[in-house]
Amino acid sequence: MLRLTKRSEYGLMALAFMAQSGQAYTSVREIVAKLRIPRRLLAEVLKDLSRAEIVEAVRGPGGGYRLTRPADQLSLARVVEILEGSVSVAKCTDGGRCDLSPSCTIQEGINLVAQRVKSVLDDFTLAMLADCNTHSQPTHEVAV
Amino acid sequence: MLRLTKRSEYGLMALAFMAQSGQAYTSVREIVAKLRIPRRLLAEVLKDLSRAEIVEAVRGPGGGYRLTRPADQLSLARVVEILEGSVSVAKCTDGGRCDLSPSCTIQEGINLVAQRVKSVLDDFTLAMLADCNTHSQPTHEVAV
DNA sequence: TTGAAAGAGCACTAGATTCATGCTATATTC
DNA sequence: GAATATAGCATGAATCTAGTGCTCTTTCAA
Repeated sequence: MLRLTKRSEYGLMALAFMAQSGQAYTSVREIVAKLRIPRRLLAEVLKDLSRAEIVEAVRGPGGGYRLTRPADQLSLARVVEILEGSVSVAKCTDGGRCDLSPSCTIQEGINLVAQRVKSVLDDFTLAMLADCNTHSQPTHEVAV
Repeated sequence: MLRLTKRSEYGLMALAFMAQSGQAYTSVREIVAKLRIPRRLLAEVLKDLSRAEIVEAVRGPGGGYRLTRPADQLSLARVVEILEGSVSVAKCTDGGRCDLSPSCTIQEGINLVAQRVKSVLDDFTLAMLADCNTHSQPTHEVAV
């Protein structure tokens, strides 16, 4: 499967939303209203991103989150790393030896695969993720 | 995480083993003895690979499994597809719409990522996986 | 024809992970 | 001090994954 968790999905959706919105600060409430995702879970995710300084938070009325860096300087790999611990195709590619180490005949190969997968995510920026979508189904009203 | 399941790991290990062994048929018993992985689970996996005609099975004494094609003509993508259903980074990249479809702002982008990840696995053959390892820690005795 | 080797099929248990949610506390603005 | 918003904490439900036991069928060989 090689599947991303909801945490990553929601996180990326929210980040892309912020990148597109152009607002100074975007609140959880707004994001939830637009994207239709579970509120508490998103809050959890944004808190983690905030700790990792991917976004910064401001409390109080008019507050919310905003990106600390331009969207083209944030890779998906970084986000996934924060929200899921790491990008690893197998246990052993994560630094942690798997239990099979001695008898594992494919470690080297799997590590290579892992590297390549990782570099796909390293090369993919939030800006790309956000733009990609803007083209086909714009979030804002289209200027006519 | 983007992690492979044990099914895939075991399957790939077994396939690599067969590719390297040079034997006509390799039995589950042999593989289990060498690779130290759960017997029943491996049997399950090989059965699935057999159904998908990645390997062919022969019963009875001296029987076992063998690859139906040269190792350089089998991609990891194919194996993972068989053992895990598909290679998909998110539900929606799998043909199946995710529940968020209408409000999802990153579908296009995620699909692109998924394609790239997929192509990493498409381009990686069993032969590469097996060879990679042979170089560093040979399974057979090394000729001195 | 009988016994041993080897895959085929089937169902279930336990554990880990993921998803989701409620409630309270703290900070900030007006 | 009232309203808005994030921060923090714990827990329950559901899903997925890993692992295992037992019986049946096929095939070869003695």
